[in-house]
Amino acid sequence: MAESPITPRQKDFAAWYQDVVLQGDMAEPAEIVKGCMVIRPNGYAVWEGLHRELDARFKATGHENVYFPLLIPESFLKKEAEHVEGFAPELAVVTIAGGKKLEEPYVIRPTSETIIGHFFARWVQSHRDLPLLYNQWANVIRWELRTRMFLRTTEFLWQEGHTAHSTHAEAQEEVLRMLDVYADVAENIMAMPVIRGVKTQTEKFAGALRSFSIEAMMQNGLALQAGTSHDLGQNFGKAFDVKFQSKEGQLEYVWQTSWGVSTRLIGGLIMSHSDDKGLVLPPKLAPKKAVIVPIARKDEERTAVLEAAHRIAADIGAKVDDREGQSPGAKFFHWERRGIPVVLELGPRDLASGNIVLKRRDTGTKEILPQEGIAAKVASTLDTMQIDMLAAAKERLKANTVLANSIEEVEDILRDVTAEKGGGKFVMAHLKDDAVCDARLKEFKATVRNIPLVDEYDGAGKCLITGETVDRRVVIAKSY
RNA sequence: CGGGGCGUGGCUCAGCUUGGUAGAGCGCCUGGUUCGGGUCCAGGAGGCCGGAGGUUCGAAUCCUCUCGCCCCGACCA
Repeated sequence: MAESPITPRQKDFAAWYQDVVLQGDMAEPAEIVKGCMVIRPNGYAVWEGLHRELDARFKATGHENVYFPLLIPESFLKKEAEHVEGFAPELAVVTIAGGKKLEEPYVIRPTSETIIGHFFARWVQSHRDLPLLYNQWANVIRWELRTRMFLRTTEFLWQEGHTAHSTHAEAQEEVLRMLDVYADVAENIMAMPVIRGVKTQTEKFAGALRSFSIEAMMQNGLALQAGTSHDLGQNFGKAFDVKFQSKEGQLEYVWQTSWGVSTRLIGGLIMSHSDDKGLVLPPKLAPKKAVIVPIARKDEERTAVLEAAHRIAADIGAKVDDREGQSPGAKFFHWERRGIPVVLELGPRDLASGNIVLKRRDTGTKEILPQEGIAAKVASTLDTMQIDMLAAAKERLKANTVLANSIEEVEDILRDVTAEKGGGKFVMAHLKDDAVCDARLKEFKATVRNIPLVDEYDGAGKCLITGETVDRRVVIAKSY
C-alpha cells in the first residue's frame, strides 16, 4: 500500500475515515465483490483482540459456543411476522445449487434467530433443559444499499448470543447482563464510552419485545450503535414451538434473548481515537504495542545501535524496525499511521547517554528516558494511554452533549449535521416512545438513539411533541 | 434502489472534447549516498487504458450494454 496523505477530519470526515482505514492497513474494499471488504492483518488482529475479550466474558457468564448453518430455509424467516418484514429487503437467497433449482430456496443468514429457534424446539422439553446459553461466532450477509468499511458491509463478522429461559424475568436479566458486558468491553478495552439504553419501539429489532443498545459518539458527533441486546419475549418460542413443561406441569413457551456485536466495533474504535496522522489504537487492542526505530549514520554506529535495539526489544517484547534503505523519518510515519501506541527511537546520542526516546501515539509527546527500566516504563505508559484515551473520549462525549427543551431547538442543533461535515451532538430531550415522535425526528434525519437506563439529567418532563409526561430525557442524534 | 462523480503501471492522476497504437509524479527493483520526522543521484522493471459488444482502415478517446468504487438520498449492525 502506497503511503498517501490522509484527508484532515475537518475537511471531510468520511474521506478521513476511509484514508485511515486504508493507510492503517486495516481493510480495503473487496472490489470484485459488491459491498464487501477484505480485512487485512492489522484489522483482523484488532478483531481477534475483541473476540478474545468478549469470548472470555461470555464464558465467564456461563455461555457456550455453538455453530449453526450459514444457509436457512426461506420458510423459516417467514415464521415470525415482524422478523421477515424487517429482514426481507436485505436477504441474499440461494436458488440454485448443484446445478439444479432448489425446491425451497435458502437464505444466507442475516442473523440466526429462526434456525436456532428450530433447534431449540428439539432440545427443550422440560424446565430442567433451561436455560440454554449459547453464543455463535459467525459471518452474516445483509444486502445493504450503502456500505462503508467496518461500519456497514454486505458481509460482516459478529457474534450472536442466543438464550432461552423459563421465565421472562430471567430473560430480562440476561439481556441487561450482556448489555453490561458490551459496555465493559467498549469502555475498558476499546476506551470508547457508551450510553446504555432502550431502543424505541420503531427502532427495535424485528421480532423483539424490546431492544437495548450501547451508543457511542464518533469524533464527528454522530452516534454509532455499537451493540444490541434483545428481549425476544416468547415471539420466537411461539413461531418455532419451543415449549417446555414447567415445575407445575404446564406447557409454556420459552423466553428468549439474543445479543450481538460486530466488526462495526472496529469502525467505532477508529472514529473514536484516530487523528489526522492516521490510526490510533488503545494499547489493549493494539496488535503491536511498541516498535524501536534505530537511527545510525555510519556502519560502526549501526552495529552498536542495532545490537542495543534488539537487546531492549527483547526485554520489552517490541519489534525492531531494522529495514534498510528507509530513513528513520519514513519509519516514524509508517508506524504512526498504523496506530502503534509507542515508538522508541534509539540512536548514537542515546547510546552515548544511556537514554532512549519514547513517543506516545495518542498525545504525540516525546520523552527522553534512561534505557535502564525502560520495559517497566513502556508498560506503565501503555496503561496510562489506555486510561487517558477513555478520559479524552468521555470528555468529547460530554462536550458534545446538549440539552434541548423544544423540538425546534433539537432541529436547529441537528439539521445541518452530516457524516462529512461533522458538528454532531447528542441532544438530550424529553420525548415519548411513540411513532409520532420518531416520525417528527425523521424529518431532519435524526433518531432517538436510546432511552438511557441511567438518568444523568433532570428526571421527568413533558414530551416535546405530545406533551405527555415521560420519566427522563432520551438521546437524540444523527447516526451511522 | 434513485441522483451525481469516477474507473488509464502498485498509488495519485494527465491524455479523451478535435480517434493515429500510452505518459508524469510517487511507490517498487539494483547500485551508491544519506539517516534524531517522508535523504539524494543514477539505472531498471511494470499497463491487452474495469469488462463485453459496436462504429471505423485505425478506439484509452465515439456509441451501446455491463461490472465495480466513492459521494448524496430512501433502508439498515
